[in-house]
Amino acid sequence: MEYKASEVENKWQKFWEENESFEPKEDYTLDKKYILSMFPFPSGRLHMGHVRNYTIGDAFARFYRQAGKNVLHPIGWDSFGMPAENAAIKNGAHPKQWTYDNIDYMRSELSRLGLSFSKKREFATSDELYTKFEQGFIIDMYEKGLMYSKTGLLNWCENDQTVLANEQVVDGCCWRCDTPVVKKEMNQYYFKITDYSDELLNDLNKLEDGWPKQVLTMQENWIGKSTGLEFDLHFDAASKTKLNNAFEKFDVFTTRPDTIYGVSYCALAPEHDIVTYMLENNLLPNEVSAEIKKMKNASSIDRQKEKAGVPLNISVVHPLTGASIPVWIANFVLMDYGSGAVMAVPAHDDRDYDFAKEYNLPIKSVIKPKKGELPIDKAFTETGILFDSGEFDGLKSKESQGKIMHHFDTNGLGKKVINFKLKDWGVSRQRYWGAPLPFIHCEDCGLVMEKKENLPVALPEDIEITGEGNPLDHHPTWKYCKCSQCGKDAIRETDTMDTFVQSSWYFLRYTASPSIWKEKAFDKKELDYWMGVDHYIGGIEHAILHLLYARFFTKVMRDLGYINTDEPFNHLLTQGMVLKDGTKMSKSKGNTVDPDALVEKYGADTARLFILFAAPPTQELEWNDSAVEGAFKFLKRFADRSKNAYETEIIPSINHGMLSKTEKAARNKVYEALERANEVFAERHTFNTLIAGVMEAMNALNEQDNADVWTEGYWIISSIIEPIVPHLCWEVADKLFKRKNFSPAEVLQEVFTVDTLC
RNA sequence: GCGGAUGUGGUGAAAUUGGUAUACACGCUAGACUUAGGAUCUAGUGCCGCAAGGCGUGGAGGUUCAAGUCCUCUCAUCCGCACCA
Repeated sequence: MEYKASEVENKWQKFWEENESFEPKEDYTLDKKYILSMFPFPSGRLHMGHVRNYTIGDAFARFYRQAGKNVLHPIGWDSFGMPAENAAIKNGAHPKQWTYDNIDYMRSELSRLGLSFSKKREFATSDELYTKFEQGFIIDMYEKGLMYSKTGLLNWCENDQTVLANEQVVDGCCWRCDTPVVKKEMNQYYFKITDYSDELLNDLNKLEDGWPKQVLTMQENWIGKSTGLEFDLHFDAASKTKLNNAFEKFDVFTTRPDTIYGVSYCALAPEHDIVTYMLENNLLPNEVSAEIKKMKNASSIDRQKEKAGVPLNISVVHPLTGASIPVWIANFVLMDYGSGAVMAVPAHDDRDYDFAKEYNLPIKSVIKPKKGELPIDKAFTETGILFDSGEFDGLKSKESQGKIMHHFDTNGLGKKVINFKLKDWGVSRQRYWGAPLPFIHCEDCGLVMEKKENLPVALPEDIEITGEGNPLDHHPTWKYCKCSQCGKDAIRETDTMDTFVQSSWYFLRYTASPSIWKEKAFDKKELDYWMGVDHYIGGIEHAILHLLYARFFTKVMRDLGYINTDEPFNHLLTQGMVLKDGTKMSKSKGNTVDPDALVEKYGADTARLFILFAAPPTQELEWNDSAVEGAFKFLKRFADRSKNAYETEIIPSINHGMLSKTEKAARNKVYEALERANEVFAERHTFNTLIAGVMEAMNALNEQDNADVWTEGYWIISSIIEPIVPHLCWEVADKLFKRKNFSPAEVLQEVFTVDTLC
């Protein structure tokens, strides 16, 4: 058989399309598999990262289909977002037009790769039907107290003209455009993700078997739970007077209560209420005020460069010793963690030590190592034995912590508390191409929800996009509406939602059979059947953002009564990047390989084969043009040697004992490949070794000329690499076996017995 | 600084539980066929050495009959977090 890739691929793509071969069955008694690759943003064209992502997912989907499972393998478009607006600003294209044109083009690209998606379940998150249900959830969440608005200092990107969530600030810069993020005070809507801090952390345990450890660790660190002592520090009389008796005290948090006798100063964040009060009431010398203002205005990167602070010339009383402790302002104290104030123990904390050295503050050691001496020129930050610590002398750090916290508690001085680094998720964006928040501002009723029957609150299409300000706010009529409660004139909220909201529930929407799409977002029975996603495949860059938000949303949906699932993704496979010349492929570096050109030249099967053969999926993949060529040659050979097999609709039965040595060796390799394929799909996911096994089998078959052995070999091989090389395998298997071989073959142990006679 | 990962031929990589290190492929060398070959096929290809032989999984130790795999230390690279009190 001569190998004409485009002919074979067109033929079978047409066949699959006409036969709707990849639609899941709506029979919920069958064994299911839900295979999902992260859906793409419709940027215009596919890149190699997409090809890798969808090839991996497709391999799983096709494997499980052969294994008789009912497979849900959907695709859609994460289609809201700023690039659409940026294109509008740059080229004058309407964001909607730009987006849906891109989707049409990229859909055809995906189809040419032979990916076995359910076509009927495809949607874009910018579809009004999707927005409608999403806005419904927002209303539910608001009513359940899981959403609120507040004014605060927010991360603002000047370039994108919008706020960013904490997770979207990378190294002090915007995650999308790398512009340094500045702080801006504005009103913002938040999801109360912190209500789920503990559950999001604890449920990571449930994912231990299915998720990469690295991702679990990253999420754990991001949630950042720490347990410690919170207590008040009271001002002395003179300080209270100085503060016009406006403040009595402030509270601090420490995870090292065992070091409390070593406190020699304490420090407030420059943004702390007491500092603000002192500034506003001119209680500080001019040069000190100036210094504080400078600290507050410094970028987060500058602020980290070196420790700086100023004394406030006020003091608090040590809660245990009664000693007087000076209060400073320090640039390293974070306002948004704990209470924005810390007790400083320079002898046992690196930061406090550096600061004390800088400003000549006293350093008092109270913990000594179990063995050896205290270091002379740095802080001793490990645990040890307490000394100069009153009644707690001689105790080990660990046991003293409990006792000290208990002492604070019973004497009403403070209490044990748990702090999280995780912050609430700010979701308002001051942009056009996003899902509008379904909120209305009424002069009489305040903030009210749009009525559910009026959803969706859709975007206006006659819009002017200039890059200046929020286009919805500038629209002549859109924001004027009636209050949903009292009917009076009111104003719509013009902020749209973070696009991560849409990707937080799209995998739930896919479970809905298209027949119910218009009535509801999804159906509980269908969710129960399909969720969780058995294999979720995507880039490691989503380790925190998307994967944390999606977990949060799943728990919220559960608590709103929509579903019974705790965790959305049973198994997560994080694919490695596609590199060329040692660096990530990118347009700016000019080292991209265009998937279309690759498919044009060699066909989709070659592209798929190479991409799975070159490296295990979790590792980086270095592009190599001649190795692509090699993959193509293998397929040509595979097509050509199929002439050695004969047509049959049952697997040949072979008397193994009667075979020659090379014939036995060939069968041995074939069945080894079969065993390995089963293992690879079930556990190891190292498709490169599966392919190597198939190549070995081909090489071994080539060493002999028994037609039965060849036929058996093709029966098995064309079935096990069908998930990877689908078009050619369907062609070969159709010609030879009427595709009767597309179901798992039995592993015959006899072929593995070592033949001692020859 | 903290956390995680990775180090194997010229290259991408394999070795699943400690059991023949380098499977499979790329590249390279030689040959066959050919008007020609960037097609196809055959043979070879870890390093040193004419050979016998020796040496080889970042480095140094250790456990073991046996170590790429386990333990200790160390070096390098990559990734994530980064003043979280």
